[in-house]
Amino acid sequence: MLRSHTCGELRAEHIGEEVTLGGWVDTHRDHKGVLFIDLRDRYGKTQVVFAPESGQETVSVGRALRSEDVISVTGKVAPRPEDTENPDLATGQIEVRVREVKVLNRSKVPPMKPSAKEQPSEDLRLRYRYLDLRRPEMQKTLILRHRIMKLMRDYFDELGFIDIETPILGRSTPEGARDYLVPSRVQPGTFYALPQSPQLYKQILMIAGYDRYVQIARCFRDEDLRADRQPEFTQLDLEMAFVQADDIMAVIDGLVARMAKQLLGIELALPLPRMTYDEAMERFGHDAPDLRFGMELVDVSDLAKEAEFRVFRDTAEQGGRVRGINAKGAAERYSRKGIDELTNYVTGDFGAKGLAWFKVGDGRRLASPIAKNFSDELLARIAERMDAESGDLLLLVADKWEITCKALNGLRRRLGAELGLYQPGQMHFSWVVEFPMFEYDEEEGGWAAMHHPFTSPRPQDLELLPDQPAKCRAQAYDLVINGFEAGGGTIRIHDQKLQSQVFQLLGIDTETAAERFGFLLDALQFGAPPHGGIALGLDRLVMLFGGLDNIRDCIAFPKTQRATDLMTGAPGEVDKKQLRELGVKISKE
RNA sequence: GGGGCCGUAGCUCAAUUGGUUAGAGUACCGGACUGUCGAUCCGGUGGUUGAGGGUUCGAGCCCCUUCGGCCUCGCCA
Repeated sequence: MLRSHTCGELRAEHIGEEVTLGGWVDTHRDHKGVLFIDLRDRYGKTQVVFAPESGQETVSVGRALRSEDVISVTGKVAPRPEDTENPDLATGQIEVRVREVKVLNRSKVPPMKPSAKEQPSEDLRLRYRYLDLRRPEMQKTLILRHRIMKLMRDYFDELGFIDIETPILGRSTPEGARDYLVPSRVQPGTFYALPQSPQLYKQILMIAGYDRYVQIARCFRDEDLRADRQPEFTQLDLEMAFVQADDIMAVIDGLVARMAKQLLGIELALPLPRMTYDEAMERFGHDAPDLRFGMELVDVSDLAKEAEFRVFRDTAEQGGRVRGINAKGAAERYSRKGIDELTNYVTGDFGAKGLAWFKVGDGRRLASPIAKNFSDELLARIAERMDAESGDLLLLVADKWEITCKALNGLRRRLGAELGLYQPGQMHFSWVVEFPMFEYDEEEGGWAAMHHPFTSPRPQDLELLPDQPAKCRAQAYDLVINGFEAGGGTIRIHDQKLQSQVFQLLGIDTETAAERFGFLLDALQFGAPPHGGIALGLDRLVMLFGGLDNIRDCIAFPKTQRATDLMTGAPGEVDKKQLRELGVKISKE
């Protein structure tokens, strides 16, 4: 070992010992006669002191040290002189009096300093990721990530789960996200697909009798990125046989409770609250509602029918909805200009036709440019329905149901943040259950699986399947944390006939089904037990438990929004020879 | 594919309505200093204002194109 201790562990009890530390030069404070250097590693910082007794040569070496040089120092641990202890430093009681210094490696002048107060721009951080990762915040997050993974592995091991790896090179399956493809050299003209999830493999494992499977699995989806979405991400993936939806949720309840307790010191009441999909959409306009605050959607469609205001009346009469939210006490907060911005937001981002608003005055009087189109009596009933009080701001959207959901969910989230309706460290965990089996795909003109095509309908909805697929509910459950979908799972179809029936409904003909996942259909005929599972987004969990607002900060080497790696330059061009071997030609367009 | 914000010294930022030689802090270089801890004090170097084009007597600022980063809609079983 080139060191005897780390830079975070020396205390008063070590006084008198001769130690050797290795680390990076964090700061240097040169007082001519005496020179201080804070030596840093991932465990902490220790002040090392160069003084005349260190020897002239040693001092001159020390004097030339600069930020991020890598050195080792050997010397005695000494108490700091009275009144020079540093209470902000874990090692602040002591210092190391340098006897010998070795410069192990010089650093160029770094474009960013790990201990700097201001965080550098993100592109710089990504380009020099090795410097960025030296920052304590990043270390804290990666350590949290490690702790979460360790906790998960321990938890599932205790429950008898077996960790089994599944292939990264698989085959492309229809539906779902766009695949990342890998050309085969041995089989020219064919491609592997990187897994969007280990879905099929884990079902096969159930059929194979490994009734409790778990894996921390890398997944790939070639879709556009977001603050909470990377093309390459990690899932805690699990599957169980001989279970029902409640059993899966109970297992995850236990995991989440342990995480909340050990990582946040929060005692969660179990089971976690559940809400149906229909209820979530009606009350919040979204299938992953942020339940840290209220401000629920209120339906006034019936009242709108009585209004002279054409936008409201026509929408309501033509089967649309008029719904709104009450931003309590926010009337003062939003000027006409501020409301214009909110209007642009709902029209621009969600395609709403407009945003109606009322400011609530004394005596529940509703004031708005459109107020004259309503009778006083009707305004009073709207105020009553929306629980309006003086100082409130009522925001309403009249549109197709889907638009009112999207627009009001967007508004609700935005206002929740802007009005500070939740505390920074506040956490809310819940389940959303009973998702629809299918949703209608306008583009393709057919039914699409809402979750995935292996999802089992609820037993009581089986008879709806052929004729009323829209009403058919799935045995599906999503874990929702602070308005994020933290994970989702389903009970699977374990009957080949039912699976074929669902494929048919989805417009996957027998031939395609046989070609793409015939192996699953085959396997289902060799003794498939009832089974189901779930996958949690690990990166998102780290983000949520770490109180971070983007997923890149939870990943050591993330991609930019354009799916590039600024450090390595990936993706990059390859040699013509490589392409030839793969039988791949780049088209000029 | 659409909408929005941003790009000025190594870094973080400023620069009046389009107007003189583009500034500050920090880093870096040099000097002073024996108890600092974001050390301090003095001095200095450092700029194709992302790139290209245009408008103008004059562009960091206005227009167009382009590159890059971020947010977002679509997309994400």
